[in-house]
Amino acid sequence: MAKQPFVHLSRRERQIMDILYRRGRATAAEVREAMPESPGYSAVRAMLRVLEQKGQVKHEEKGLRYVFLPRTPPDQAKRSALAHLVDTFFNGSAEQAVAALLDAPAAKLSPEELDRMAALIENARKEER
Amino acid sequence: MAKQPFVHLSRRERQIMDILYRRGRATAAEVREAMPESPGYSAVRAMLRVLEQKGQVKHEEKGLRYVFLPRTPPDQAKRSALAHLVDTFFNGSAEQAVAALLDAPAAKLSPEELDRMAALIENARKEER
DNA sequence: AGCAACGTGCTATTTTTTTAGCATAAAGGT
DNA sequence: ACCTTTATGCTAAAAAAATAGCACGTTGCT
Repeated sequence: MAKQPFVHLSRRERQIMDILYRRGRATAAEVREAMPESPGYSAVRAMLRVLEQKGQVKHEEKGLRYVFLPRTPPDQAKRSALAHLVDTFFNGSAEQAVAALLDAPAAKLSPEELDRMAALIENARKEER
Repeated sequence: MAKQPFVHLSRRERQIMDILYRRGRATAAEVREAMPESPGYSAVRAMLRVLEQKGQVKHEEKGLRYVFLPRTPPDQAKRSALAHLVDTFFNGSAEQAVAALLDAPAAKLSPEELDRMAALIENARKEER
């Protein structure tokens, strides 16, 4: 798998990508609304154009309007973001990351979620052998 | 706790912060080396100066040299980064994030780590009631 | 048909980021 | 003492990012 030369997005570009990953897809107007300190409409469109040109984003034509979406599939993006975060903040340790995840105040984990997590680990343990 | 108005760092600034979080502390020269497509030395110093001015970074004088370190404590930074990532890529679900963490190819989790994780969850489950 | 509302494409301009360069000071070797 | 090395501080310039504005096209009233 050819690793792309790691694009370094600008501040605004990153904001846009985050929004697109969060929502899956969005029109320029929706992106604009979701942006912190929303810039003007054409500013957003200009940036979407650049992102598209950089290969980060693609658009589909829904009727006449454009709907934008990330070009790298969510699954891959997730992994990549997670890996980067674990590397940056948790010294590469997934365990520590899980620990932080568990006692995050905002996590509000339901018992069911905890059960499922336990099952996930059980599973990983089996794979191990 | 007053939530800071969320600073939006530029591309290079974020790279620097990532490095500082990864290493804990570093001199300008060390930061420079660690940066992708390392810029010139004075460029790095200039950015560190700006970051310091923005309150993101502080420095200590080790002998004559400066050692730079993030101003927001690692623990808080971790949580915040994690929360943002979970929100952006996992629809706010810590469970999904854990799942992704577990089957990341690069995770290479040892049985011991898995054990400890299971314990963590056990623990969280107890807290719940 | 004419007009308003809303979308796109593109360009020019402003602002921010990023960079290099020079002046100066301390430390250490010779 | 003097030179070299390695810092820092600051400023100015180059490059990139962010924004606004205009021209134009489609849709859907009225």
